[in-house]
Amino acid sequence: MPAAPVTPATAVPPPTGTPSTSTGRATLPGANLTALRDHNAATVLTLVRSAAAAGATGISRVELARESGLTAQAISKIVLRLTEEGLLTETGRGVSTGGKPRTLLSLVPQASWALGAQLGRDALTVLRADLAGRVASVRRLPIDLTGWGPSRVLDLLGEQVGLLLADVPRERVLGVGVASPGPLDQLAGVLHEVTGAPSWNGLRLREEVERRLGLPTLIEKDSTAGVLSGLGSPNRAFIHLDQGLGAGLVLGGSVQRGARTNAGEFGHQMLDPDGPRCRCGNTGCVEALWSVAPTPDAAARVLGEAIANLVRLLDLDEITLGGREILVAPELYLSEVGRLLAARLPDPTWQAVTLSIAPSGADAVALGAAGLVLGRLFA
Amino acid sequence: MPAAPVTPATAVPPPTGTPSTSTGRATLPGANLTALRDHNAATVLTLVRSAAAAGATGISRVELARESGLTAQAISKIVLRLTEEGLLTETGRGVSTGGKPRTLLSLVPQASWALGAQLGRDALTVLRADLAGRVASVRRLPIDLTGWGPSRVLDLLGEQVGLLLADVPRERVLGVGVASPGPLDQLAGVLHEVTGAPSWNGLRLREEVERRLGLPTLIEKDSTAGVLSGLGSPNRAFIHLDQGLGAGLVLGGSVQRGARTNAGEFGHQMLDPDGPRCRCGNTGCVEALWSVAPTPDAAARVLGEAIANLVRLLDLDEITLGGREILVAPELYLSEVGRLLAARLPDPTWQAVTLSIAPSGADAVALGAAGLVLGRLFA
DNA sequence: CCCAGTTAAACAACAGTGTGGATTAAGTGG
DNA sequence: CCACTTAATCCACACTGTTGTTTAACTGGG
Repeated sequence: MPAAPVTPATAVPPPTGTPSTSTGRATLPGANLTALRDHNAATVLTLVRSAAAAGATGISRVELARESGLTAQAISKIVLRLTEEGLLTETGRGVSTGGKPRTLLSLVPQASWALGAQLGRDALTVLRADLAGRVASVRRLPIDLTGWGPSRVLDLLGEQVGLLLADVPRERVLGVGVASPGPLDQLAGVLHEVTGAPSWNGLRLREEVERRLGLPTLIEKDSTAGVLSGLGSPNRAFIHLDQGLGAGLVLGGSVQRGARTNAGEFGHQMLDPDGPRCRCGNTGCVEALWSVAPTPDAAARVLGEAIANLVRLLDLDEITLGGREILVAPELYLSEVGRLLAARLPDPTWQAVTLSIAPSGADAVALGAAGLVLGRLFA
Repeated sequence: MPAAPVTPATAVPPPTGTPSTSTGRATLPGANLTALRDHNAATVLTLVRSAAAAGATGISRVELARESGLTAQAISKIVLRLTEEGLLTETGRGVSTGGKPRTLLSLVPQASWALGAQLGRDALTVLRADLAGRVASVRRLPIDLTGWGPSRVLDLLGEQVGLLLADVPRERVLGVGVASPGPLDQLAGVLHEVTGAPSWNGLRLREEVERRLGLPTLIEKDSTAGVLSGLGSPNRAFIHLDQGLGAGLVLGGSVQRGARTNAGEFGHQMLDPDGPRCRCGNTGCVEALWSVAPTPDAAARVLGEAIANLVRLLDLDEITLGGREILVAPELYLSEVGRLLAARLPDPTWQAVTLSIAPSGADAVALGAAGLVLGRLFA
């Protein structure tokens, strides 16, 4: 059984594949002591953040040791370092179980800030988030992404960032994440053909923003950014309902971007061979079915069917709905999609799915872009 | 916009999720010096293996240093260690570029062995693979998985393993991987309801095999095992055509198993609202459409359509077809699926996909199960 | 009130990792 | 033959988490 031909005749890169980190920069696989230290510091910070997200007032060194697998002594040293850096602080004491009570530790949310921006088709959203992933300040302006072109929009972005950072020391800003519609090369930081916006075509967005703002910059697809707008299950998806339908995927605890950082084309799965023609050229795509649905209920059912496919394929346990279109009728989508999921995934023990609307609402994508930057600390 | 209800009313575990390693055992996130050393050793071994897979006669320390990001000195030490352990050996010299020529290193394939087994519905396949992932010896016997029940089948497995290990020192055997159909809890090593085989229901397969063979044991879904049968792109899928349709997924360089280690239900994506009823209870599943297709061509086209959905959703660049049904008409499937992929994914620069039949043929799943075990070394 | 018992956290000495600078090995080319 | 170049190792070192011990802080019985 010989290994056989290639579909569209194009060579694939050699299999020496260097995996990419969640920050989007290609990283070498070897690790030295510095990498070890940073990894463990990030592990500790992540555990502290998770505890806070779960509603605790803090987490003790003992729990950190148990959950990280490190020794108490190592945790002591790491916590000391992080405290001196201003990232952690003692916020209370646990109850004694017969001995010295545990000291509870928490993040200092204002120790650093991350900026997030969404370049939407008709709005620019820019926000500043703290270490806990909460929005400290948001600014939203109407724009015409396809009409205005990069220079004008990025001028505006720079201006808004300036306002958001007015009272923040520069050294406390981790960087800026920029979410954009359409396909892009996340690793290189270059936009591909943003649908209907030729002036953005091939723009080296990452470099350009980095140059203008003087801040470390990362770019991301809007749907992918959305999935980073909050913590959640290691196997979850963010369904982004905007002009098109996209999905941001976290699988096995990592953001998935695919071979050409273009994963998440959720809207272009074929769902009906007799369906309408889609703008992508094929027929019966979810996106096409959804956009021509006669009623909102019907649209929600199409979406539910597609989400059920996704959940079964990837064994997800958490789905978040977000994007402009969801905000029009959130309850309707919740109930209709929920009904369909329950019907298609009948077994509650293996197939339970938490379904919700993104709590950050219209800020979800921009907040996720900021979350991408925060990931540098919590990786 | 409140976070809203749950679909089937069931609680999800707290978000302190400990990610699982590719070996299937839950691992704590913290890393100590031993973990660092093992990680770098695995990194080196992986680079050596990749070089061999790419056709080179070996790889030099200089290249290892460059590709791992470690210093030449660190590579020297690591290579020395691995050589003393018998895993690496010097196999030649590179060409001089004006100075001392590089020494080329290679794996010693016979340094260790991994066993792989596939519990098929009508056949038991057991094989021994070397470190390079090549099959050294295979045994295949007809069985009746659903009729015979665990005890008789596992007796047979033990017997075959004994034969395969006749000339192999026990300490050179890394372990055994067992691939099984149907849903299972890969982390706990327990089978769920294998379709139509009640006697296997809830069996603690991993423990049982480990007890019988006295070898470290890992279990895996058959489709997922298939994707580990060879090296390949960090974003690839193995499509398993057996009684049902499954997919093994490697995304972002890691095997993906999903929240309940049940990912890959590729056969149950709804592709046609007017399609036939599926044994899963829903209608229009790929699997149902495929199995009632009037001609082999039509079956291949259904499959192609489903694969096109998969590729777009996850941005894959490599698809391998395997399983019993593919071996019936491999060329037909290759050409028909290839045609459909080319039609649905027209842009060769972003959407190129390598499509092939699993070179290991009928051994693919068992070889992948062995590959799961090898993963312990190459993590 | 005291004090043994218990648990948390830090202190001190240590083993082992990769790093940096210098040295040796093994080629090329004039 | 020798200067030059590149590969690989030797040696001293900084820094990581670990182990064993000590101190801090609280509980509870007499």
